[in-house]
Amino acid sequence: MIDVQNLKNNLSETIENLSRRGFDFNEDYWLKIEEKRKKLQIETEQLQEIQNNLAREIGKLQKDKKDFSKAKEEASKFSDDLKTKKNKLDKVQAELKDFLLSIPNLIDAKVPEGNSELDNTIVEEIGKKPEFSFDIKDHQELGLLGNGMDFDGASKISKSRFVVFKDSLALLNRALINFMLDVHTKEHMYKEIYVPLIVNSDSLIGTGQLPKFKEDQFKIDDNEQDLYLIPTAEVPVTNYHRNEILDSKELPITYVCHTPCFRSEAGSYGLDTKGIIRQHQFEKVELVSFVDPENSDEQLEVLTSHAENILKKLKLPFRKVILCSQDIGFSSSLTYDLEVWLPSQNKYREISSCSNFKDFQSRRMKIRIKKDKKNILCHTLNGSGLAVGRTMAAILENYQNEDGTVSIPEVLKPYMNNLKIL
RNA sequence: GGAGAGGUGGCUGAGUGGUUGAAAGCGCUCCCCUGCUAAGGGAGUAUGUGGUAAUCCUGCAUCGAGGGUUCGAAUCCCUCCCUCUCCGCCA
Repeated sequence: MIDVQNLKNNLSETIENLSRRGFDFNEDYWLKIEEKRKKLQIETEQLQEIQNNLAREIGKLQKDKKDFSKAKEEASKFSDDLKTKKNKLDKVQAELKDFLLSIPNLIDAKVPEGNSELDNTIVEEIGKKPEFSFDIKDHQELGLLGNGMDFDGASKISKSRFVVFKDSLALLNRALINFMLDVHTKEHMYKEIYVPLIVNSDSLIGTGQLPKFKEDQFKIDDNEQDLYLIPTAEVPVTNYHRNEILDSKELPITYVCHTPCFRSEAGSYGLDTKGIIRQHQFEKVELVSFVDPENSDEQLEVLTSHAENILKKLKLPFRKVILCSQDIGFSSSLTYDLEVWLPSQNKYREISSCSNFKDFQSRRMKIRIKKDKKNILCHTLNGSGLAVGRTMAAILENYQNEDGTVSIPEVLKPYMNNLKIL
């Protein structure tokens, strides 16, 4: 949620900033409802004060065994009035909250102007793209060839956009997860954490998936339970500290968490229908940090470098981009995407998204820091380190051999029973 | 899933309708005293939000969550959530 105080004080700047990401801030509505809220709130609280005073008076009179019927009569008069006012206020406040919750984060000054991924700023390209002297295959062909991927089997037991991994690909999946967790815990000193994969709506509101992106979530359809499958570990891990006041001495808090992620991918049925690039379920290793607001800019660089490090160790060619104003996510203020080279597509494809949310999420979640005896909102960040399915696809394609086999990246061999080839 | 007990401030823990936002203790902060790794004395110490530019002042809200009764609810009633104990089931 954006800072309401700031919204009031710097209305035109805020509107301008939001318009850069294509968000049309309804100024008339805002001014009207805010004025309404203010008026109602003042009136309601004044009535409440009168009533509280009367109630206190009655208490005293009764204690002194004096007649309090007159005060009681007066208080009764207020009671109804107060109730209707309060109801009105509740409604307006709920409406206002809805409005505020659907406003995206303000974007950082570094975010480039643009309306699609074509306008993202390319920061750097790292690693050498492989050159092939033969006709290359895409990762799906390679997976099917080795009999390690089964899409038909997956759709039989579930539905489309799921996959079954077998043998060496099942092993590769597990190897990648362990490799990534090891690097982040041992070299980057993240605390490993394991969390529920089913979360309540408060958690999804906290990180920004709700109320606006309900159709992207898998909801548990069981006795109208208020539960959803997680779209990313970001949700449970960030919400782990919801409603808490963190000790500034503990910061930065950095977690690494492996989970499956579930996305309904509503409205993307034409996209990436081949292979494992876009599935309803995929594995991801996620990095999440909680930092002092002063350090979040720096922390984004650090966190992104940790994700990059995995790609470097795997010797996968990639590039780093800054998402432009209309490609950046709802809750983020600044996002670096890491895009891995996919030879079959002759394109770089997103494999990690590292974002600084500043105080947008922590305001929703009330995550604060005790600093100089005051409570301030902390800053939250996260990034994939990395998306495992896409990493697997990238390895298959970049490490493929002419005979359809796939070499195994050096760093993974210890995790692959020292196999050299898939 | 069934039966019972319970959810109060950073922690422990009082409080069953009326100045209780909440005793007391611990912890923490500041000050005083004390020539020493101790003890004592004093003061302060929840969060959110409104009026405000405001850390001053002041209003309102918050005792698991949401409703209800009442002039008035931490206290009474209803629903839900969570924790603990026992039983059932189970990886």
